[in-house]
Amino acid sequence: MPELPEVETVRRGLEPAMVGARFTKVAQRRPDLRFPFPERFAQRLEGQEVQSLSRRAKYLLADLSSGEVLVMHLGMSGRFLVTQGGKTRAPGEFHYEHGGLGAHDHVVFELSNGATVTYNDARRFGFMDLIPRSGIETSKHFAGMGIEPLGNELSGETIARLFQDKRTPLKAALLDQRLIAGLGNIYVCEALFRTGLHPEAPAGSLATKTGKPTEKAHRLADIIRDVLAEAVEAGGSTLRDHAQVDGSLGYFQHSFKVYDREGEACVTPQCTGTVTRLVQSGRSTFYCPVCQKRSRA
DNA sequence: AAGCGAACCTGGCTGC
DNA sequence: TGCAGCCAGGTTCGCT
Repeated sequence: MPELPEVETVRRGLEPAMVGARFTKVAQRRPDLRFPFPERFAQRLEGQEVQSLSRRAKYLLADLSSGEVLVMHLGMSGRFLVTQGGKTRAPGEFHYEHGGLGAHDHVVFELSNGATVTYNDARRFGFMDLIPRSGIETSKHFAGMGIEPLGNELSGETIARLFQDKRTPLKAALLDQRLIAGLGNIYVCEALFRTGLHPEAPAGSLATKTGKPTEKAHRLADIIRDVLAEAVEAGGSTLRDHAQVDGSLGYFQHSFKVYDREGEACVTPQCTGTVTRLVQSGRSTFYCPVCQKRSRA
């Protein structure tokens, strides 16, 4: 599920259930996800109050009264579900074969306000970690992380500086979390389409020889912000599962102009192009070869 | 050094 | 109906 808008949607859903509440019981149901859980994971959480829940790029960070931060990443298939009391969960969500817990419900947090937060992750590319608040910035997850695309740093100037002299394709540069952190396959495709930029154009083509941003660099910065903000507003995109913590669906997928639309007519008025799929560093790119010309950078 | 493919793991869909 | 093959929203590793 999760690029930045989906993670932000999850954060907003978890916030009322978790912030101000204490973990009364934590069930860790397997030793690892993508990585092993930290030592004594459940014990270090139990009794702690969640003081705030924030997001950095695609990471969720729960600040604990112990001074540690619970760091969570959803990988490809991670999702959270919030339930109150012993109520039945949303129909169609997760699979419940044994005692109300699904095969991929890996962590169950019970909170002092009566909420239960369940982490489910079929592919187990997600992970959780516990890090002292003071060491967050230098931790392995956040050291070297790129700028926050919804923050103030994203601008044509910043893009020009980050991409200058890079011959790697624009698509790859935008997916590189060390440059801009939070974009994923969907929103990169959508932003490149809206800007009219070819995904294989060299990233460095957004900067002039003197390192100044091109017109398209400015537009790309604005459009990245717009696309992400619109997607957050829509509750994210739901492709093969639910996006929100109450089981309801995000709906930004209805606003996709190119993603997963191979073979469809380009939505640009008067454009005769067909949405085309190509593979870049092992991942699908969708674009309109008519609207997105290399020469337009 | 950058850039690419493979790997991690499971499930869902397509096509034979 | 069954099964093989391909694909998936992310990240990391290791080989050119």
